[in-house]
Amino acid sequence: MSVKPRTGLRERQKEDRRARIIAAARELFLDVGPENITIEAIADIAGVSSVTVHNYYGTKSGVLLALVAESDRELLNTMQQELIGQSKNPGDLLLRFLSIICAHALKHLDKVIWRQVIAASVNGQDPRFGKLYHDLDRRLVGVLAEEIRRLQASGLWDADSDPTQLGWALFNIQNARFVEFISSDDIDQAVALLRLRNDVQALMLEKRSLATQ
Amino acid sequence: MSVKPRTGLRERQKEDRRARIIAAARELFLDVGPENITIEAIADIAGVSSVTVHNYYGTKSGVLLALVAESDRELLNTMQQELIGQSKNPGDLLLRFLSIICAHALKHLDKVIWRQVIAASVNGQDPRFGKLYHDLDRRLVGVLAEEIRRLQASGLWDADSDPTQLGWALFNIQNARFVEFISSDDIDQAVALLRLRNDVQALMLEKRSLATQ
DNA sequence: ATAAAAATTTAAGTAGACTAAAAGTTTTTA
DNA sequence: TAAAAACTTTTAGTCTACTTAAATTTTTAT
Repeated sequence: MSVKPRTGLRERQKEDRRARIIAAARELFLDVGPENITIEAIADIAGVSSVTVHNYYGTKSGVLLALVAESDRELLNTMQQELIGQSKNPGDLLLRFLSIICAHALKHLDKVIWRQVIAASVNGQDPRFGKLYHDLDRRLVGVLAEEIRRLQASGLWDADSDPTQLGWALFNIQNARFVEFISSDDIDQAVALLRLRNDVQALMLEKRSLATQ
Repeated sequence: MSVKPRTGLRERQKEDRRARIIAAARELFLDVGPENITIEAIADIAGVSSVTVHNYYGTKSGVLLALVAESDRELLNTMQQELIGQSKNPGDLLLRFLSIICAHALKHLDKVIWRQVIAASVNGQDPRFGKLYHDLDRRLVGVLAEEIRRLQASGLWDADSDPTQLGWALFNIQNARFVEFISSDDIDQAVALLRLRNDVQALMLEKRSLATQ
């Protein structure tokens, strides 16, 4: 009598195929240019049939979605690791935030793919895309809000604004620059940060403590 | 001997076909749902062959681009008509701005199509898309900047920030809410405006004149 | 009026996403 | 170990964007 594993062979094989498919997709998405990627090619490298790719991920966007989802947890971690307790004001905070996001984005996928990701998140053919994106945003805003609370508690920022509300506003400001960064090959991280710094100055997100002093 | 018209018959016919094609596209985009629109169908209604549609507009996105470009001038006009001299502070200004944009957007195309437009503007398969979009943005920011200058001149806002810089920041904040509005069927204009109002409050874009008083 | 020029259309085809169903294989279960 | 269940693959096909080239029509110029 054989030992019955907690997860049957079947489950493990499926997990394996799933992993092989997204690994193959990542390989192609990184190597090959923009749209030379076919489901067929992914299937080949993964050692499965193209029908299987469709069965697993539904659409090409589905594969992309899986790719992005994979790196989400890591981003949250990095964010909490590198962002907490480092900033003197919301402007500062926001610049760090963008810098972390830009670095993280390029570490995993290249701009061409991120464009498709963002496009898909707006386009909403695959409803899961929108949801995934919104969930991630919410958690990121949560991190921002926490930091804002800390700034308020330390008297480094006035306590008038609701932290979550301000978190969303800040996130959106930053996200606009992130999308710019992704949308053009001419905008590197330094340029994106410079622009965000301009935003921060124009909105006076650095020197608001004056009013509280 | 016939009178030679300034624009030959040929030119006029081309203009005609162009117009018929985008009219057909608009009709389909408004009537039929999301992606039931084929180049073939557009061509049929326009009374040309599908190859001609491709020759004229290159891609399906190209047709979309033309559709959007058409309404750009009107938006600028409306903006200048309805925005100038109406606001008491940047927050106020921004809310009017978003309200005009939302109304204008739905007047011409429905959300499903705007999603594709925004997606295409990020995606950058058609480089003209990005350019058109950026140009429009710049002109819209110009309008905002003008108004900010006016507020500053009237002493309704502090003169510390560069108007153009602040214009971009404000535009981005507003645009984030516009994209939300477009991306979800559950978010109507009222909700979008409410969210923007929260942003405005969190960023204290309404009561800044205190510092100057 | 006729040749030349300029477009459009027709025809034929490629490519890739996505689907459906039959056939074949492997794991599971009893 | 044999039947059943669960998958994957093969096969065949649809749909639509997009391309290319030849055939055809229409405008223009002489």
